[in-house]
Amino acid sequence: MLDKWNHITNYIVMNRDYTKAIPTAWKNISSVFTALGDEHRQRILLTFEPGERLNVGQIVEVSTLSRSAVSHHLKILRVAGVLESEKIGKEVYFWLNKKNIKVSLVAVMDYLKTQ
Amino acid sequence: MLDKWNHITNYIVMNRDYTKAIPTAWKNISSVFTALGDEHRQRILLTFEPGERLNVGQIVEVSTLSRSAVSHHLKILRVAGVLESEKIGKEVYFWLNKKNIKVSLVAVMDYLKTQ
DNA sequence: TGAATATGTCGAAAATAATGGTTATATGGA
DNA sequence: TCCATATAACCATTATTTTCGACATATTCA
Repeated sequence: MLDKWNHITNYIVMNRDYTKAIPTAWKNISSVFTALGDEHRQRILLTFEPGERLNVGQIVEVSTLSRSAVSHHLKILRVAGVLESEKIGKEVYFWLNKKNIKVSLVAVMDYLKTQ
Repeated sequence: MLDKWNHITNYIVMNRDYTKAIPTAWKNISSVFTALGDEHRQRILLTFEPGERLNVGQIVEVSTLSRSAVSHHLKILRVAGVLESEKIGKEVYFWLNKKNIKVSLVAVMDYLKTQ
């Protein structure tokens, strides 16, 4: 496994720790890609109109999934940093975490530029 | 399911068919995100040095997975349009499909801009 | 306080994905 | 042609994810 990465050890010395730095960075953003890779979760994301905040009930209403399934996907999206949420009274409102999604996309963009 | 999308019907008239157009576009790119969301596949992608082409044997060598598992993931990456491949002699060489990855990332970027 | 509502969590079943061994196919060379 | 090598395809097993219903928690209101 490591032979292929030997050249990278030099990069460590040269302050380019690809073996650790980049995989760690990727690990942070990989959950974003996992989150975006599921069709149900895409549907949920596309439900949001510009600037809109939706509570769980509203999302369930437009979904074909059960409430607990929606709740499950919302959690994945929230933990991945794709959505943010805030509880107001009895309801929990969700909205797109645009900044964080962008960070992940840009990270891969930048990686592609070095390729 | 459709109530929430009623406002969108207007967009169809207004030439912005979100109910179909965007989900279809997303479907095309969703496989890219699914592909990038798996750690083994990320490892495979990170193995490529700038401009490098690797055959299956080389990728298996640096992987902890079996040959057939690697082959499976390479197929997912190829079908998703993340990798391209070409058979030269007995070997099949793979390389990053930078252009196509970028298309998917830009599509989501553009969607975020409207949000 | 008690009822109603909104949401989250748990546990088990169902669906899906990943894995590795084996087999099949294709290529190149003796 | 025959053999070795590289890779893909197939298949069965295992692991993970998704799903739903039931229960738990939190909040509001009467």
